[in-house]
Formats: sequence, C-alpha cells, structure tokens
Amino acid sequence: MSVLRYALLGLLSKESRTGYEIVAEFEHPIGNFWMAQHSQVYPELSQMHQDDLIHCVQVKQEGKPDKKVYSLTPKGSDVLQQWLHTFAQTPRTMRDEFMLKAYFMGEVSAISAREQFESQLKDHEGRLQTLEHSLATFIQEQEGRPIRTNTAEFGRWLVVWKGIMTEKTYVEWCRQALQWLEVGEVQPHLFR
Amino acid sequence: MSVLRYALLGLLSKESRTGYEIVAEFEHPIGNFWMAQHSQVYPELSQMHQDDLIHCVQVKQEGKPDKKVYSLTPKGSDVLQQWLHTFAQTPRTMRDEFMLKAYFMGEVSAISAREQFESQLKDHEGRLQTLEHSLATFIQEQEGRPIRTNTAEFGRWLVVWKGIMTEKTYVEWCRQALQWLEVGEVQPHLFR
DNA sequence: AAACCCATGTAACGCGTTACATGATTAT
DNA sequence: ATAATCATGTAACGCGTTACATGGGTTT
Repeated sequence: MSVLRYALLGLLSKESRTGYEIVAEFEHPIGNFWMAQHSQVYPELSQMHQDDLIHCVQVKQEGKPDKKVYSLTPKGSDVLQQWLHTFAQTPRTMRDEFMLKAYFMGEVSAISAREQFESQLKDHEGRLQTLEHSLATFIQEQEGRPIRTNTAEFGRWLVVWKGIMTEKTYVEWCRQALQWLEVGEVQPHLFR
Repeated sequence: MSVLRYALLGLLSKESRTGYEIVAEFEHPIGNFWMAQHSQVYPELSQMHQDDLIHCVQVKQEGKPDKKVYSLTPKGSDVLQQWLHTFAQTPRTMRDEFMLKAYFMGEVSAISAREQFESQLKDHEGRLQTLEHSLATFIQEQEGRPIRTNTAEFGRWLVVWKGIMTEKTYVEWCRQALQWLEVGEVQPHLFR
C-alpha cells in the first residue's frame, strides 16, 4: 500500500469528500508534508473503490459538474487504523536540493554563496510568516478553548507547530551560514 | 538535468572517483539530504560520459575488479557552476510520512499516539547522536584550525550542522507532543 | 562455510510530475 | 473578454527502489 492511500484514507476518515476537495486539502497545512496532484488522486481513488476501501456516491449537481463523494468502508477504516498503529522507521534521506548545493559551497565565490543563502533565507522567512499567520488564525478560531489531543484539531496543531519549528531552524541556519561567510571561516570548537 | 547529475558533478569536482566510491559517499554525511543506489548511479554516469560532462579512465587492478575512474570535463564543470549559481525555490512539500500520521493522530487512542511519538523520538535521538559523533570527529580532525568558507570542509560543516539542528528540532517536537498527550490537551494561546 | 568487500551492470515496477482534454458557471 | 472555480479524467515520461546477475578476494 502506498503512502498516498493512507493519506486519502486519513482525509476521508474525518469526513466524506470528493477527489477535488482532497486535492484542495493538500494546500494548507498538511501540504507541507504530503501532497498529490489530481492526476494521481483520481485514479488512486477509483482503485481504492475497486479494492473496497472506500464507498462512492455519484451526486448530480446543477450549474456545476457532477461529483463523486467518497467515504470509508469498514475495510478502509481497518487499513487506516493498522497503518496508524505501525511503527515506521524514518528514512535515512530527506531530499533537499539546497543542502546538496550547500555541500558544494566551497566551489563558489563567497559572494555567490552569500546570494544563495540570502535567497534561501527569504524563501524560508516567507514560509515561516505564512505558517505563523495560519497558526494565529487557528488560535483565534479556538477562542481560548484548549485543543483536545483526541480531536482532528490536534493533528492540525501538531503539523503547523512542527512546520513553524522547522522553518525557524532553517532560517536560523541560513543566518548562521551568512555570518560564517562574512567572517570567512568557522571556529568549530565554539560549536560543541 | 536531474538533481542527481549535479550531485555527481559536485562530488567529482572535489576529486576523481568511481561510481562505487560515489555510492559509498552517499553514506555520511551528505546522504542525510541526497542519495542514490548504485543501480541509478552507474547508468547516470555512463550517460553523463556520453554527454561529455565527465571523462572516464578504465583502470585495471589485480585481485580486484577493474574500475572506471570518472572526472569532470570543462563542460561538466560549467554545468555544475551554472547550477551552483542558480536560485532554486524551495519545493512547497517536504514529504514526511510520520507528519502525515501525526495529522491523523486524533483518530487513535492516546496510548497509541504516545507509542508512536516515543518510537519516533528514539529514532531521531539516535540520529542526533550519530550526527553529533560525526561532528566531534570532524572537529578533532581540524585540530583547532578554523574551517575556511572556500574549502570543501565548509560544505561538510554546513550539512552536518544543519542535520544536527534539524534532528534537535524533531526531538524537541516529539517531546512536546508527548507532553501534550499526557495532559490531554494543548493551551494554544501559550504558544504565540 | 558464511559473510563481507570490491566493482559493475540490467530489468521491472511504482510513484510523482507535467501535459493534454473537456465544459459549464461565476467573478473581474 | 479573460480568468478563475468546479469537477473529472487520461497519457507520457522520468526519477527512484528493489531485485536479478556475476565473480574473485578477504575476513569471521
């Protein structure tokens, strides 16, 4: 079973959805950690339907195209639960093209290196801002109510929070790199 | 041009290597951010040779299989430089299966959720330790000398350092999540 | 005897991206 | 008029993983 399947099952476990809605959901905030294009989602959904993991109800609409609303079958629910209870070990590699570039930064002039890091810094500052805005909205929506750990909101909280932490780290690292580049060297023993 | 090509060009820019050695290099430390199997590397190298990006010298050995030592051509060097000077925007999605699971944590019992996070915590603590060990070794090798920003060592320093920051963040997030799970709720306004 | 290192290759398959394709309604 | 929204699909291609394949030398 591909991870995409679990993603779709998970989303459908919260409530019935169309493929179109699922694709939209891959924007904010889970899209930071998983996403798929409609060209991947639609075929996957119909296969899952064939495999009896999800039900499908065709709904006729006026002024809009008809749509297919999917929902979990008991089997689908089981498969999801089984995945949620499985320990998966973290893959050794988290591909990041810029990290690869950074590894070869000794090959370019300090000026170019600085430009690269500044570009990257702006990028991640932007993302951080977006995420912080999304968190602020979320908090407002809660109106002071605590978020129970057994609700869907908790999942949202977890991933947004993680996104913010991750982006802060990236920003911090870029700033640090820029400082090193300005000085021209690193004193490694200062960083134990 | 695929990213893999740039990875190979980058590695060959430091010194001539065989495919076998390149694959080995994808362990520590750049393998945290990019890697490839030999089944992908060997064909890619021969195509790059055809495209005149790299030279190839066949070396006969005794007691060992013969090998092909690759090195950059001027064209390959240009292509690498051009990539190193290009601003690439960060992809919106960094796929992380556990984050996806976390997003659905409201669907499982607090006990299971805790187990999941504990498993993940152990995982990342282990990685952190490995990386810190690798950093300590690196620092020792430097024997107090500073790392110049225009050397290959700087690239190594950058990625190891980033790896450590990233793993610390992951560990911190897991710990925080476990705390929330113990209390049973999050007070969101405390996290502005 | 079994496992690991050196060293290179090919084949099959699946996941993910981009592009092609349609078509009515609503907003700018 | 132009673009965006709703809604679903297919086709082509490339990247990445797993498995198949070979074979001598060294370590446990």
